[in-house]
Amino acid sequence: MGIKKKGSCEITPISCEMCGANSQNIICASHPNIPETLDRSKISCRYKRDQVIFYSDNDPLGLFFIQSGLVKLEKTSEDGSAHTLRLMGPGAILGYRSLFANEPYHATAIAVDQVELCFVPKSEILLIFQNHPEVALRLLNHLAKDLRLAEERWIHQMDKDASERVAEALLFLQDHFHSQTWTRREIAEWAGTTPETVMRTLAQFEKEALIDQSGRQITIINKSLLKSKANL
Amino acid sequence: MGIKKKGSCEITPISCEMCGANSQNIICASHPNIPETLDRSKISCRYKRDQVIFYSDNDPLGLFFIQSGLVKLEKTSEDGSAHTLRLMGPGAILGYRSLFANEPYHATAIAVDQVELCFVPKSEILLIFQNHPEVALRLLNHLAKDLRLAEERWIHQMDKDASERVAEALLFLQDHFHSQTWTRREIAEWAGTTPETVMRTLAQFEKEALIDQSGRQITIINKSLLKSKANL
DNA sequence: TTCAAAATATGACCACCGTCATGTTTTGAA
DNA sequence: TTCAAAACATGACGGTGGTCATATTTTGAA
Repeated sequence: MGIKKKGSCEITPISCEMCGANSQNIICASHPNIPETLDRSKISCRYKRDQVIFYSDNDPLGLFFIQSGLVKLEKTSEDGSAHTLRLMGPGAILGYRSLFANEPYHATAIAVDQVELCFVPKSEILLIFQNHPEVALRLLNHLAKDLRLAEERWIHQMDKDASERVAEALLFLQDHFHSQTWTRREIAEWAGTTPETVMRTLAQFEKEALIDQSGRQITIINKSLLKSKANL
Repeated sequence: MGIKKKGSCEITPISCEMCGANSQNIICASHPNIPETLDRSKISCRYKRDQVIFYSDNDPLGLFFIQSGLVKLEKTSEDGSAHTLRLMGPGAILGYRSLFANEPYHATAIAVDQVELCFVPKSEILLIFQNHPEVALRLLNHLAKDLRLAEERWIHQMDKDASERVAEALLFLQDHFHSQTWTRREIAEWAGTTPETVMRTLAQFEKEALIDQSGRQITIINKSLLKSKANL
């Protein structure tokens, strides 16, 4: 509708019906009426790699439903170092923590590759809550799992040494987002270290025949041994 | 009723009405009917310092409502180092993340000092959800804030150096739980470092006239300067 | 009151890894 | 195709802070 998202390119939305199973999210999946409702209020946007979807400190105006592509939620600390808090793919809901906390975004959402998503204004979301109370329970469940994931990664990044974290990052990124090729910097920001340390660790892993590097492409050769390197 | 909590001492519950404003939680505060309902199903327990309220990996059977005392949620990693994820005082709800995620506890809840709480079985909580849908929204709001807090502390512990984290810990523990005196180990587990580093940092802070130490008692002398040490 | 266990305190050591510098390769836009 | 910018790669250096050892003080239960 009238809402202009900075840096994005508004595109003609496809109907929720056509959105397909792989981008089906927990809100739309809650009740067949919901996609119909959203069709009337949503706008669709396309983002290119590295474009910002929303900025830290801004106020949430609604929810984003990722249709295709990957989005990273990035938090930059005072000294300038960036950390990837969460990664979200098709079917994920973006911006819901801030919306339900009634807080400004505390991190910046950035497109990792080409992203297509639709945006639904807050008012419409609240309507859904009124008509479908079970949606709140589903979101509660989802948010509770996100909190566990955050606390687990937190502890891992505190206690594991850099090579263990890089091994863990490789396995995670491979398992969940295998279609993507990641830069050393992106791996570092996920693993909580520096690009230099990632490179040195990758070189070491290659020497030990755990992985194979050809350019930016990393292939895991010995998954079980890499797991043991990660202490998993 | 018949539920026996290991290590706890079941006591005769006081009525929710008498529980008082300082232990009023977001569920009880949602609707006047709720405390009445809980009165019929809750059991009350008392724990002494260092007693475990629930163990990591166990399944949640209900919710704990803290009436008095402090509880820490502690996660121990493979190598044995312990981290305090969250601290909860009177009015806080304990064990709700796991309950709503439908997961086992991923951390252990330990009484920091003498704790009195009441336990309400899951079935009763679900009944409340049915009768009062707005409770789910309140919990959603609370959980969303918890996730921000976790992610913020995560980033701080990654990026700040040890003395900054100790300064931040002192200020936080003072602000939120001033009645408690903390051991060096407890401060370390909150700040994400070791008791030795906490001691060295405290000695340094005392030399700089930021704090005063007499035994286990720490008094903040120069709060604003301590804040700048914490980079806040 | 006694006394062992826990907490506090401090010094010495050194490994990990972040930082900086330098050079090479790759990428992607003009 | 060209070329500058970004990413990759590797070496050298040094500081932070974890670990261990040891001694002292405090705590709390018998």
